[in-house]
Amino acid sequence: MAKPTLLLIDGNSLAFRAFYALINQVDRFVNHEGLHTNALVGFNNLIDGIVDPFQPDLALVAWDAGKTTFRTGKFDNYKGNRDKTPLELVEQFEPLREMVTLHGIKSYELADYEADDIIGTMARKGEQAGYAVTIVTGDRDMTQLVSNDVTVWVTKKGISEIDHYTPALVAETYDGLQAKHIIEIKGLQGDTSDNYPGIAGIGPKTALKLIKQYNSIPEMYEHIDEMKTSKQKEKLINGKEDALMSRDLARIRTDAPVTISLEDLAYKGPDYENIIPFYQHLDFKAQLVKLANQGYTIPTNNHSEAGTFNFSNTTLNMTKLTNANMDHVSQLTDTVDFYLELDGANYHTANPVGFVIGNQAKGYFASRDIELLVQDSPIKNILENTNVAKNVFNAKELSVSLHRLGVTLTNVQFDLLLVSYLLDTNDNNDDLGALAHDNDYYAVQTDEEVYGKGAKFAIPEVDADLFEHLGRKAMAIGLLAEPLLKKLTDHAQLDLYRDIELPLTQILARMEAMGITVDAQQLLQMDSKLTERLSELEQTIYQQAGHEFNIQSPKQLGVVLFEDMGYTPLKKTKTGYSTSVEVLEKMGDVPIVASILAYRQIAKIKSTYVEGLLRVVHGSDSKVHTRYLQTLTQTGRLSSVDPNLQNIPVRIEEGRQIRKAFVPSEPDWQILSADYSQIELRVLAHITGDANLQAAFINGEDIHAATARRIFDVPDDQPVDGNIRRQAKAVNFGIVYGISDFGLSKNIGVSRQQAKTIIETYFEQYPDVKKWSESIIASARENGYVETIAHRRRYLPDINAKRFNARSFAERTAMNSPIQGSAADIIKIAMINVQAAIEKAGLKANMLLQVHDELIFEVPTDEMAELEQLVSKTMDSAVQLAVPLLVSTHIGASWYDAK
DNA sequence: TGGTACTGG
DNA sequence: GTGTCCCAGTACCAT
Repeated sequence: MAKPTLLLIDGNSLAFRAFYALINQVDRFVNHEGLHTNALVGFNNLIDGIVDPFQPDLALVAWDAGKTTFRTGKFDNYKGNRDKTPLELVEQFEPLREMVTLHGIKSYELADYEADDIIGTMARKGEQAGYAVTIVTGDRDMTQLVSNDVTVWVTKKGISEIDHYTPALVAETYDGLQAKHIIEIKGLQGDTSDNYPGIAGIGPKTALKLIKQYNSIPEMYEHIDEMKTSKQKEKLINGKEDALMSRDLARIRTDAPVTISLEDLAYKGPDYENIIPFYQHLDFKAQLVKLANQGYTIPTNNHSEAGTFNFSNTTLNMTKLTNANMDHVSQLTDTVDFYLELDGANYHTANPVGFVIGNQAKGYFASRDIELLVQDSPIKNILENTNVAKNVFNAKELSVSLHRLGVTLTNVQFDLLLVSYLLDTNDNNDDLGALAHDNDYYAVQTDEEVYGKGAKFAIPEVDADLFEHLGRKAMAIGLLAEPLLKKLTDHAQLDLYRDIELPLTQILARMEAMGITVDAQQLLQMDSKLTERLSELEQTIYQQAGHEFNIQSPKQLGVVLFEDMGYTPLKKTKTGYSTSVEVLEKMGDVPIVASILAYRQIAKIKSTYVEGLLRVVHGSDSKVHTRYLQTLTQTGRLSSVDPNLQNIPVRIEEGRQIRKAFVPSEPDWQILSADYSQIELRVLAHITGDANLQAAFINGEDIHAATARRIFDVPDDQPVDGNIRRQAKAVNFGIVYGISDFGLSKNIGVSRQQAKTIIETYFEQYPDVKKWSESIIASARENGYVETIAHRRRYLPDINAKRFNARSFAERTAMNSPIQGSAADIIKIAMINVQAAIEKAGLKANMLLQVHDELIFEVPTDEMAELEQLVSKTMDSAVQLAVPLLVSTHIGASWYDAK
């Protein structure tokens, strides 16, 4: 019969290993209370990976009791060179012990002894009692305990791989020696990490040779007189005391005065009732999903505000949809949950691969057959029926995808993606499963878990597998609708959702599907000109450098400039010399620098804007169809991808030419651009209530000049110098960003002291701006979040952080987000009103693009006068602020000409 | 995949 | 005495 098993785990060494294995991501593993969890995650995985399959009879996790042990009594500097344990790890030790207990494993520590000695002692006891003993540790010195009945598992490469040390592997590793010899080797060579000396000048090789010859340190000294006179003999004689002490320090005790016996170590298995709340406290989503999939009920979190809802009935009632059971679907007349799966992220080009429709009451129906949607089918009727409310995930993606299938989505009541984002902009993950987990619902997996990622991405071939996942997604959407909408109401965000974000979804879907026409010929012409220009610059640079190199490699460029050519490096980055514009411009009038800066600008225009844009023009309609990400930014702005049409060059003429390629889709149409003038500063004037700032806008003054007059004390009867105005402009923007004197001085090239004075003067001149800055930070500290005029919320968990850096950043964010976010609110409202006005007036013009404070339209020439009026009026009356909103419009044959 | 460079508001 | 101005996306190199 097989021996009973005893598992001994070295808590401290594995906690350290787990912590440092994920040290790069330490700030990504933080629970909702700010507790770091990287070591907990790693340790938990280790326990799962070892204890679950092992199912030992007895198990123990041993911990170090404190800093001082009998070893420090023998040698003051024992482990004396260790850095202080990081606080991020220290805070995890208590929950680590709790976690061990919840896994049904005994946790034990003993004053004056290290975890090693507890393990050594219990290993011997177990061995004598007839157990097969396994030790798990991150410390290879533990292999000294190996015997026929004791195996030592040592983690390597972080904690992902484990070596299993048996007597045979010890012999292999130590060139034929046995476990008992390890302390002899350590005694001679010492240990830098535990900081004991060994004998100076004796390394691993010599130590091994000596122990092979003499068996142990004491035996070696018995024969020391027989050694030939040599440097080495001298070292051994002089180091005798150190060697014996080091040997003693290295020796793991097997007779520590432990107060536990083997009977105390019975392995009980996980305490599911209590480990679930523990995982919830740590935000261990993946563990909770695993348990939910095993059939355990995950109760609603007590740190969640969704606490009124019970997810306990999460049984999926799924049927494969066929023409035969289609009549069941027709009975879905109230509210339906609908989900359409695509095989890629870009929904302008991705293919639908399956869908599911249903609800909790009537069950769910799924199919791969997209024809069932398109035909004159009941499903199409439901999706288009304005009386049936739809619960979905990502209404914009769904609208565009259905539009491609000839289906018009109506009456979306709940969009899980959008609502999650509005509730907490940090939940900007676009995976349904992950978002459900964030909202304490675990009966659904992430796409990555089901489909894989990258090259391994694959839709399951088995119907049951795909339909299960789709059904669980639809059910998650349906079950989360009520609690999350309630939460929106509690946050006073229902208006933001119903009146702004949800209607905007449809408008963005329309803009994206419409696309903007790109004149490929125009771009191709630019491409050949830029190629030529680039090759000239390249030759010039090679001549100036004296040899060829890769100009686009910051690393090679750094060597050329600061080593080969001998210029003085002004700044370093993590990876080497900085070659940023800022640095290069400071180098003065150096010919190669001018060439490099020009090269980089041209290369950017060519690769990103000419060739990049050409790559994404659709062959079918010669248009680009961007995707606006409505649920990504922390402030409420949109972002634009594939391609990004919000950063098309404008500041430099060569880049600005790109805009000539953006043209109307019809002959005799024109481009209209309409932009808000200084919207953020107007928002600042409004929300701070500062009378001086408001007066400047109400009187229609040039705001930067007005600020210049105030901070540089320019009399009314004198003109404002251009340079002064430029500095004032930087101050105006800086204030919005929460500037420091350091930042301003760098920006406008004055001394730090001067910058400080300028900022102080600004605050004297606009006193309510200062008051507001202070009060918004105070309010963020109290509430944990800041808000825009439309109640868009941004949480600032770091606002009370101890780390200066993190806290300062949160403070600047507290000032900037309400301003940038309110400006985003305003243009979103304007977009909705403009689109409604266009439809009401029966105009053919199309709204095509949004660039934060600017809207771009294509317009039949004969509608232009009317549209220009309409847009201008609608935009400036989008909201009523304490200052007027000013809109400027421009018309042209292309986006370039609309300036 | 992360860092550095460029682009925009 | 900390590092020190907000919000974004894409291309390229080096690992």
